[in-house]
Amino acid sequence: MAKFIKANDCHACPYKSYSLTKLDGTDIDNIQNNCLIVTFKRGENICKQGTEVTHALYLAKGSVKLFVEGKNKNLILKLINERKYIGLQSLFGDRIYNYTVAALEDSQICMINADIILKLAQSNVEYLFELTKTLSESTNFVYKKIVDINQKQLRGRLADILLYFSETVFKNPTFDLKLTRKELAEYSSMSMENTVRILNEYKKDGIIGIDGRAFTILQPEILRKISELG
Amino acid sequence: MAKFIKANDCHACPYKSYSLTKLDGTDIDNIQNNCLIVTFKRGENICKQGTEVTHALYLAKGSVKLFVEGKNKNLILKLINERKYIGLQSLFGDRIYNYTVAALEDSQICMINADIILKLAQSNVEYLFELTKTLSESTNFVYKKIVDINQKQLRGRLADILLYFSETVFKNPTFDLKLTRKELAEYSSMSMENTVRILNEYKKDGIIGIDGRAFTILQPEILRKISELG
DNA sequence: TTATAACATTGTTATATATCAATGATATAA
DNA sequence: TTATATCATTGATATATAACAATGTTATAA
Repeated sequence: MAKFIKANDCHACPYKSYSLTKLDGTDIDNIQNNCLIVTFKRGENICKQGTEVTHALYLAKGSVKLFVEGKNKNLILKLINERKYIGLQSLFGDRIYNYTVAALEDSQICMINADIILKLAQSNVEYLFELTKTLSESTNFVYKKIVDINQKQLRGRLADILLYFSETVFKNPTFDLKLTRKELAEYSSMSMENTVRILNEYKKDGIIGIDGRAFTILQPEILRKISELG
Repeated sequence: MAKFIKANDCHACPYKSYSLTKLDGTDIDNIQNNCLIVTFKRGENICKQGTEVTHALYLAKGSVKLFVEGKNKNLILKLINERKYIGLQSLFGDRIYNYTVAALEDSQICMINADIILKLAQSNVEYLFELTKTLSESTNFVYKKIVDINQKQLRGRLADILLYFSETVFKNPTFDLKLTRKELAEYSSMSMENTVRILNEYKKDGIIGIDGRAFTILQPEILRKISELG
């Protein structure tokens, strides 16, 4: 696995979580003393489905995919960007990961002893409240996702996802996806071949531009119409 | 809508939440003074997708379905039984329901002013911690569900669901489902016709017994095998 | 008691989508 | 530079599933 270093200045860390503002100095010291900063290369697993939760995972820098490993295919449930906690529901829940998280690019994860974080959360209501809000938002996201996947067919689904990337994630009509076609397929719950096919359909129709993994949304209104039609 | 009464003795309520044990007497009084007990008949909506969260919803008695209303079809994400909170993620999250909850049988809901509950949660870490654990478990459940739906095909899905009802929900090989065939289909994310077809396939093969909405699992091992095959 | 609606069942047909297969393009290592 | 693997593309085929249609069954209300 990857290199790790001990955290040495969480107070001044430019990547620190907003939730830390709810903690006082000694609590942050406590985190710092129980935190390893681990660097993962693209493709490396950060946590593995079926294993026990021993640490809270905070993505300081980089981006990761959270996916469920099925028998034949994987399903990517969400992409997580920097300055976000990963998998709080497993920390507060049954303490077993029911998904795998892997780096999409070189990423830095702060691994904080799970018991320490739980104890902290139980002694600081403002901090716990922040974590709970985060967890709630993440749950709401997955609720929306499960529906997208089950209510629309391929073209609508892919249209939605392209709009989501451009408007919500990158906030730019042009964006550089860190996903292979296969990963994009796993995110859309469709076959890789159909993903490619439909992307190129959209390209041929002038709805999007594609250059490798860089996409440009040329006609968002058309995508929105496709999304609405299902 | 349904009849409601004011809560008058939360302390001694036989349906009270475990999380209330974390609150002291005056806090419970506070809940009691801001709680309406509303009775819903089967089919009535308890909260509606797209509307604002004004109350925390606690299912004291009965059972409900939580589902997302799509364009053509609904998707039931989970069934909730008595003595459970409903939709904590909306309370702590963006305060908009992105699903509808409806009663499956006559049910009693405690509706507690949202701001009161949030204030209470923010002043009592043990209570908040219980709610967060509940929320986490519920999130984990939906994670599993999204995968079940997307990784298996009809027969495996339905096998899983029958096993889930008998082993996890009712803890009995015989159980009386409160779902119509259409609702069971919406829970399995498949068409009503195929639901009926496959159920009757299983019946003809002696794997299950069916009498209206009462089911008996006769050969769980076969169901498990079907589930594994996909 | 009959009429009406909701629910359940079964067969048929259409189609969206996965799967299979082959080939091309690009990056990586030897 | 060539070899090798990963990734992307395109076409052809098979099939799981939804959608349609018709009818039977049960509950509910008038």
